[in-house]
Amino acid sequence: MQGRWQRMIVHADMDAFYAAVEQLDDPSLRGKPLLVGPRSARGVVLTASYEARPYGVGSAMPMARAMRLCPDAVVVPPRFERYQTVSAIVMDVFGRFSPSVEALSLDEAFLDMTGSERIFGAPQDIGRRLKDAVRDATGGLTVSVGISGTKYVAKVASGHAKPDGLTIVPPAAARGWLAPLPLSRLWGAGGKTVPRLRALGLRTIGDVAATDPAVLADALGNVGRRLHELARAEDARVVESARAARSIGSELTLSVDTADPHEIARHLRRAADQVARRLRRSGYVARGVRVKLKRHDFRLLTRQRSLAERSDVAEDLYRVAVGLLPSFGEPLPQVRLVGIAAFDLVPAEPPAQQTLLGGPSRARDLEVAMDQVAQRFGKGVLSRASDLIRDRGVGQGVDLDFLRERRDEDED
DNA sequence: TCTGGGGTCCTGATGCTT
DNA sequence: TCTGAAGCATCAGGACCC
Repeated sequence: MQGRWQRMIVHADMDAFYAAVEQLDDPSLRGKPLLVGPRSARGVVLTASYEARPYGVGSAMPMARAMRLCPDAVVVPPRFERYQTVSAIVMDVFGRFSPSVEALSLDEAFLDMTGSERIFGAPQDIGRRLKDAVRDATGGLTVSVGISGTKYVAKVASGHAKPDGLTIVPPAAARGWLAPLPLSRLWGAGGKTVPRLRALGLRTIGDVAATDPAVLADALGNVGRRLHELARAEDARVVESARAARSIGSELTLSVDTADPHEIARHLRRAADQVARRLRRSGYVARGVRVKLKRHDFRLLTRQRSLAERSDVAEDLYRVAVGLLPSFGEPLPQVRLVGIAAFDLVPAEPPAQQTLLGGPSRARDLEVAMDQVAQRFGKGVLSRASDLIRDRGVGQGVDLDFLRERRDEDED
């Protein structure tokens, strides 16, 4: 029997989450190869169901290629709001097991379960109870669970026996357990770093652990030192339950490349609308705006600027963003992607206080009104509403009946 | 085969302040 | 007043993750 663990970290990772939710909601999809992702020509697979994976299909693969490999696959466009709803249920379950839950994305989280053996039993029991609770709460979704003494080992463990796995790695055994695993399982080593490790003659995580850290640092800088620690199962990072957002962004890959400044500005406008709405919804204001353009040859270009005043107003974000365009060169390069990110986020003042401090801008009033219109009439109408308000000039107000008609057109 | 959208973190260059 | 160094902030880009 293993002694009490100094730290017990659980990593829970939902299996093929988006695809599993689709199969849960639509029984006719169960047992079939399923790809969740946009049907657009330039789209990639977000999630492939386990039925599709034997065909060699996986996440981030271009949709066109996935369809060639698995022609019988059903393609379903993503429904992020639904995934968010299910994610909230799952995170709620995690919260019943530990007050310290760190969500990494919609479908995975760390739980600090240190000292909870008395309540929930041995690690094996904790894992089983967690899996059962998720299955019961969601109506049948499975989660893979890894349990160890550090975040990194717990994470590798959860991926070790997917789907529906449960892998326990006692801290004392962690380094030996990691040793035979391939370099690709090192968290933080990807398509650039793994080949550089190989060039040093390394093949496994154990090889990295046995290498002089000075050699790794020489080749990879700080990354090398960090990978050396991870390979030795040394990872002091704690589970952080309340992590503040650092940036909020929106970007879109265009169906056709363009260098037309008006076209690019139009996409910046759409992205600014989106980002501002999400800032308001999450209660942040931004102090800076970054514009991102991806050239036709995939080179990524970014330009950023601080805002004169912190803001969650699309007008403000857009004005700064469009002002940055000339710094990308004149004429603009042919681009395939346009995006905006708001950064340096700080919590917004409560609205009442903002009014006292000098009043919210007229543009903000309108944007908030548009949020409400969207809530009342559904999403499709929002872009129409933005256009309409702009056509008429800011301050003309919103004609709800007219918007209703426009929405009906939208839905046809 | 032809590469998404949402992020985080890190690094090197540069410019400002003391 | 000029100069250089140190420290810090900002910016652009790269790598990575899901």
